[in-house]
Parts: sequence; C-alpha cells; structure tokens
Amino acid sequence: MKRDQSTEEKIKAAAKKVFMTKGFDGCSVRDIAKEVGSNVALLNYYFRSKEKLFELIFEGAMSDFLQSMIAVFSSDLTLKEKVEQLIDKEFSFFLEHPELPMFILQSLHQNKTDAPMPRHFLEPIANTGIFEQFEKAKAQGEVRDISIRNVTLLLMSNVHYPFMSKKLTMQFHGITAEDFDEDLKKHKEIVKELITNYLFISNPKA
Amino acid sequence: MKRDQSTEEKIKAAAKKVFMTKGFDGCSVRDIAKEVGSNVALLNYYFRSKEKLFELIFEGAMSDFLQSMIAVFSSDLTLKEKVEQLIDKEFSFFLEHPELPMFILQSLHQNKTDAPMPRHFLEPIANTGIFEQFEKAKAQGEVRDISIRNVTLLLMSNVHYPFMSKKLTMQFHGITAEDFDEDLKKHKEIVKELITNYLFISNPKA
DNA sequence: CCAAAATTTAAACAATTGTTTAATTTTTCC
DNA sequence: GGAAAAATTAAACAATTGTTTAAATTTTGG
Repeated sequence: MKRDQSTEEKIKAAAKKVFMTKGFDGCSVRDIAKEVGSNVALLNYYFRSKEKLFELIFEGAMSDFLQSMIAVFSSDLTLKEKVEQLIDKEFSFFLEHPELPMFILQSLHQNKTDAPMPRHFLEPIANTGIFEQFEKAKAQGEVRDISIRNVTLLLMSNVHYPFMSKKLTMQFHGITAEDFDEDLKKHKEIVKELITNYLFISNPKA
Repeated sequence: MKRDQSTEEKIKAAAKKVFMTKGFDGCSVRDIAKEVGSNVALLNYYFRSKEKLFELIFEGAMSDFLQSMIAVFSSDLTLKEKVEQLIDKEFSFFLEHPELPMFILQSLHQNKTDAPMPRHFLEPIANTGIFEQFEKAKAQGEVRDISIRNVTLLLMSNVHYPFMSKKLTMQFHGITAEDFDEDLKKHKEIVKELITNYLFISNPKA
C-alpha cells in the first residue's frame, strides 16, 4: 500500500540533480542517497538499480529537451514566426535548465543509454505538421532550398551549444558569468536575424 | 637513464584514446593499462596519478583544440578569407578528431580541470593580430557591428556542435552515420555562407 | 487495536577503485 | 662482465563501488 508518494519523487529529484551535474559515471548512488537524506538501500527499493534510475531520469530529461519544440510547432503561426518563436522559447527554457543540453549530448555520446529514441518523443513533433509546412514553403519559394535536417542542425547548433560552452567561453575570453549571460542575450538576437535572413527569401516585390 | 622513450608515449597515447572516448570518470586506470598492454603500476611510475595523467592529456587536447585556429589567423588573408578558411580548416580537423569538442567541453563542464586556461594557449591567438584586424574592419564599415565575443560564439557553435551531436542527430532523424556525414559537409557550406553573409556588409557599389 | 504490508534502515557483500610496496627483469655504463 | 640504475611486474593496500540481506520501523486496513 502506498504510504508516501513523495519519497519516490524526492529520490527522483535528487537523482536528477546529481546525474545532471555530475553525469552517470561522475557520481555514486551514495551521492544521491546523501542528497535525499537517506541511504542507498532505499534507492534500490524504489528503482532496482543505478542504471534503471538513470534511464528514468534520462528519459524525463529527453522529454523536457524536446517538449519545448512541440508547443511552438503546433501553433498556427507562419514558418518564419515559428522559427523566431522557437529560438526565443528554447533560449528561455535553457536559461532555466542550462545543464540539459550537455547532459543529453554527453549521455548519448557515451552510450549511457542504449535504447534508440522512442517513437513517443518524435511522433508528437512530426504530428505538428511542421515538416509539411516547411516543404510547402520551400516549394512556394518562400524558403531557401535546404533540407529539414540541415535546418535542424543549424538551429540546434546555435541554441544548444552556447549553454554547453559556458566554461570554455568564460575561460577563453577571461570573462565573468555575468558577462557571458550578456553575450547569451545578444547571441539569441543575432541567431534569430542570422537564421531567418538566411532561410527566408526576401519578398521580391519589396 | 632513459631506456625507451616510447613506453611513456605509448601510455600517453592509450590514455588519450581512453580518456577521450570514456571521459575521466568513465574509465579506470586499469582500462588504460589494458590498452597499453601493461599494468597499472607502470602508469603511476611514469605519471604520478590518474589525475596527473589526465591533466597532461587534457592540456594536449586543449592545445590541439586551439591550434588549428592560429595557423589561419596568422596568415595575411583578408578577414573574410580568414573566416572562410577557419571554417574549412576546423571542419577537416574535427573530421579527424571528432571526439575533441565533446571531450574539451565535457571536461571543463565537470571541472575535471581546475586550472584556468594557461596564457600560452591564448596569447598566440591574440598575437596573430586577428582581434585588431577585426576591430579595424568594423571601424571601416566592412563588418557588421558585433562584438568579437559574439563572433566567436557564433563560429564555435556552428563548428563544434555538429561533432558533439552526432548521436542525437542520428537518432532524432533516424539516419545512418553516412547520412550524417553528408549533412555535415552540407552544413559546412551553409555555415560559411550564413556567417559571411551576416558578418560582412556587401559593397554598396556592387 | 493489531496483524499484515509497506517502508526505511544499518550492515554486510563481493567487486572495483586508485595507489603503493617490494621484488624482478632489463638496460646502462664503466 | 658486472654492479648500479631504470623499467616492469605481481601483489597487496585501504577506500569506494553497486547491490543485497535481514532486521526495524511505520503505515495500512479490517
């Protein structure tokens, strides 16, 4: 019989915090237990192993990671507006979860998760009809001839990387975290202009 | 008395390989020893500890990481040519060392190296005069009004990220490594056009 | 209130971690 | 050729790892 739902949640929250900052290999289950204020046996009571717990956290993170896209895509804006909104939304989202891009890419890079990306992550995105909207705009000459995959790579590069490179950039230029955050704001505006200018063919009648 | 220089080098090579792919936390010294075909005591005979060995590898990686920039910057090309060459050179360099960006950013992110970036990494870049060349071009109206820090972030985002996101991108689009490499080539050309178009103000007389 | 179930704990498990010791082998150099 | 130095090894060290066991505590439901 369920006694306290919050214990399981407390463990998940602690695991998320610790895994996100230190990575799967960079922490022990005792680190997480200490964060919970409990002991290791409890973790394996609720989640069978460190790996199982990690997979749960990773799935949640991946879901968050992709979620922010869906809302924008399913709106009924023009493609250009969607691109601009996506950049805005992604930036404000990652400002609140700055460790997320690094956690996701790092975990995938080191095969900390073997499963391929589940359908339930990707289908919602496809179901927004964003891909069709893009192909249509391309056919109508509104958008440059470029593959959707390259657009994705372009967007992700400019939206994810800055949050992963904070330490490198700060050291590289010898600047403070505040300086970097200023640069981030500026970067967002640059990227918006940069990408929309590139993607969308300016109206010949203007 | 020195007997065989190559033992020390063999260990460094093995350590580089293992650290780069698995990260500091993701491997044991025995993993490295096995890669060498020797035992753990030998590693600590040459390098005092796992940490010391890692710092050595990391420094070398960081050096490689920044090195490819310097050659381009110290040439006597125009700024636009330098930007184009930099993108070309960085891409071919990272095609041969695809794990490098992830290794560097990940190590910094998790504070696997405490030391701030040594002067001997940054001074050679500053000494190329690239920063002055950029400010001059800006003053002459050849280049958009944008900070050198934002240009750097823009370039790094588009050059580093693709190599870090291979797994994510492949899973996201359900494509093979070969498909991804095709996208990479395309991405390079896109980024070159994208960034130069944005940065350099087209001659009003044209 | 009280037995059964669920939760939490402390302790122990074997395996692995980074490091050190001391012995052995190989190389150096006179 | 043989002693000293350097290089390499196997073995052991204590500490930490993920996991399990079994006992103790708390909650549940009749």
